[in-house]
Amino acid sequence: MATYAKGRERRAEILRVAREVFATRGFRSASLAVIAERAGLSEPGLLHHFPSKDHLLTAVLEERDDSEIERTRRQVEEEHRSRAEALIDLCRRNATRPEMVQLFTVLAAESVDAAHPAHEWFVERYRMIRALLVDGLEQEQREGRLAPDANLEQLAIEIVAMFDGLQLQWLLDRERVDMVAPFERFIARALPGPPPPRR
Amino acid sequence: MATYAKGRERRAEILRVAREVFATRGFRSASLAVIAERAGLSEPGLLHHFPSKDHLLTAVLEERDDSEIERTRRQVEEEHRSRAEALIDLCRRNATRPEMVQLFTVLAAESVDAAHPAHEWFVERYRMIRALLVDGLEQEQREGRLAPDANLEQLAIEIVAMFDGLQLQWLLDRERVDMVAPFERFIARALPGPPPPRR
DNA sequence: GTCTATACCGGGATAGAC
DNA sequence: GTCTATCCCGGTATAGAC
Repeated sequence: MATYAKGRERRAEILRVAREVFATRGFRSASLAVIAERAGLSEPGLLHHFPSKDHLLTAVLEERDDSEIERTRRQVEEEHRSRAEALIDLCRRNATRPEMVQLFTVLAAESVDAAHPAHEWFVERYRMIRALLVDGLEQEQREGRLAPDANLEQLAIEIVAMFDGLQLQWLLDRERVDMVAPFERFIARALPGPPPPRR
Repeated sequence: MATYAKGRERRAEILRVAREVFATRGFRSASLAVIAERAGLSEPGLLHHFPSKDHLLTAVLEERDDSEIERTRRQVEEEHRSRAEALIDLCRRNATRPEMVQLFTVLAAESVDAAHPAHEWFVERYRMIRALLVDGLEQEQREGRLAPDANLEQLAIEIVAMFDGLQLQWLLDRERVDMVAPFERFIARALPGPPPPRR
């Protein structure tokens, strides 16, 4: 029992460190030696918990905050916040977690290579996010806040693009680039606010 | 003379291959062995032309198409095309050169790490591009096509973000994601067209 | 200008003791 | 569950011959 609890803590600690290291170095040039050392155990010790580097990557990706997506969904469906506000809120939250933003920015770009172990994962993740957005936008359309002939698929692509693109510039130059204000402006232009014009 | 010409061709060929390999693997996990082999010479042969991997990266970055930026500038200043059209043209051209897009997308994200050999280069490159855009937008403002109180710095950040973000999604999923049409729509909303409303 | 040979490091992963 | 020891690969870079 005590051993099991200890194992779980270890695992969690390894994942925490792996996130850090993958975020700074990307997956391929990250090393198990560094992760093991920072997690306070040996390399074979690490590989006892995650049998290979690929397994470790998978665990990091799987574990990681699709709780954020869930949170956003909840804000809209249960707390009745507008979709625009929920998106801006997500952006604002990301501005407080540069490490997580970096993890996904770096891994997503690295995974553009079809041979990357997370390639399929990212392709699917983006499809999923765009599909979620399209669903939300359809709802906006039904409620009269978007033109009936708006190209929702294209709009979803744009929203995701703005989100990612701002994150990259922000990561590279946090002193000069704010991502929240530009994203707010973009959303204000792309998604009309909560009062439905009705007619 | 013949030797010199041969040397230049070699160099060019090495750079061409290095671009390819850096684009797929990023800088850090790219290997000189692969580059040398594809360029048809040995590893020390390669290092005769570029004394280290870092030198090779520098050469790839320096050589690379800021001729594109120059081209865009020329379109606006000499061929009198609108800034909106010139940006869209650049996007359209990139859609025909996925490898070059991938090179910059992958390296830019990898260089977010302050310890990356190209970190400063990318930070400066983005500052330069935003400054160029702000200059152009000021001109648009003076010509009455942008509101006098528009936040040009923010708008420049947004344009760059959309550009990069679309490229990432497009690289990951070219079959489903078109980057030109969304960029056109975005620019149409962000930058009013050539006819200056005058009043 | 290009090669072979080599030095040397660091990578991921496994065997097997404790 | 964690370790030491070890394997074997591949990395960058250099020395020195041709």
